[in-house]
Amino acid sequence: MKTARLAAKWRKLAEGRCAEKGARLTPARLAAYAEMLACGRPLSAYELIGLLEQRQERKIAPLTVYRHLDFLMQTGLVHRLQSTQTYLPCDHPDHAHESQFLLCSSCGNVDEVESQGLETLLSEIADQHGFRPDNAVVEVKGLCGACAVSEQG
Amino acid sequence: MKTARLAAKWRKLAEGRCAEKGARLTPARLAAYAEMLACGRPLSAYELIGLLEQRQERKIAPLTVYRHLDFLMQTGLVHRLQSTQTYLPCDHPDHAHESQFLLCSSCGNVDEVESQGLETLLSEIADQHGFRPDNAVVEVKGLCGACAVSEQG
DNA sequence: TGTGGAATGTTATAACATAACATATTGACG
DNA sequence: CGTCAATATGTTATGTTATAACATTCCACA
Repeated sequence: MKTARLAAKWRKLAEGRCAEKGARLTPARLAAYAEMLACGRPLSAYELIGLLEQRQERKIAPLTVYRHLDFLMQTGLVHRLQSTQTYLPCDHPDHAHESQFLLCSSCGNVDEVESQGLETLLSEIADQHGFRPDNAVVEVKGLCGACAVSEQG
Repeated sequence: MKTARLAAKWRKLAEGRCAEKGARLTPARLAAYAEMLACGRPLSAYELIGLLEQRQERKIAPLTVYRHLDFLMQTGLVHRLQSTQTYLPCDHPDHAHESQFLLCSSCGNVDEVESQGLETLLSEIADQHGFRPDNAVVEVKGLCGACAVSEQG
């Protein structure tokens, strides 16, 4: 199977995270992950299917890719952006964490940030409402630095 | 057209918000809004279509309802929950605001909260990354008070 | 009362996601 | 090594969410 090249560093990290959980990082899963890393921007599931089909020169059923995505999300290697229904490799796959995202509506770039302060505050807010939080979706839309500059001048 | 009953208070608020913007709160739009208020929980667009069809005893095209939803969101009367792809009447339609949501994964109830502190913190985080925020999606999943109690005992 | 912009209707289709069931691969263990 | 059970993948079909393109109707205002 032809796969996108995957820097050894990322591969190691991915293998590590899977090993921790006794999860099997199969060639097909790795291929999907590699394709996402190679792409460098969030992909819709169907865009990913297209890329994989091109790479591997064969048809791939949507379900196949959705299963790979589910796996990669469970192992923490990939995030789903809820507001755009796209998928993005995690930027810090070396540790488990909650993430927040800054989505540039001009260039499409996404910045993954981790703010402990934000998580704490979210917990406090939940607590004030008698709510027991499990996980939080935080996706801020706006303009990244570069785009803000070029728009405004 | 048969429509769900809409408490005068809500109707006034809705009309007020539309008047502000020179937006026309037509019967069809009002009917969609009333149905959502009557329902009391987030609805998918297609659930809303079903309810409206039942109420009005005729077919309604998806596009029609999506247009109503777009309108209601633009006027601030309705929010979209990104993580569940559902729509919910705003709980504080008397003023423009950003909202955060607490979604109970057990009973499906959603609490809309406004935290100025959170918005400030999000701005600060964005700023640290040279990002100019426009709006933020904040959706916390977990258990509401009632469900947390009944699960745990 | 005519006219232009906003709203709605109609038909079709695109985009996102999962169900149900068959087959193949893997890895543990005798 | 063989076989069994569990996991992963393949195949086909379908369900769900959302929009495109274009025609028609409604309504405020001149």
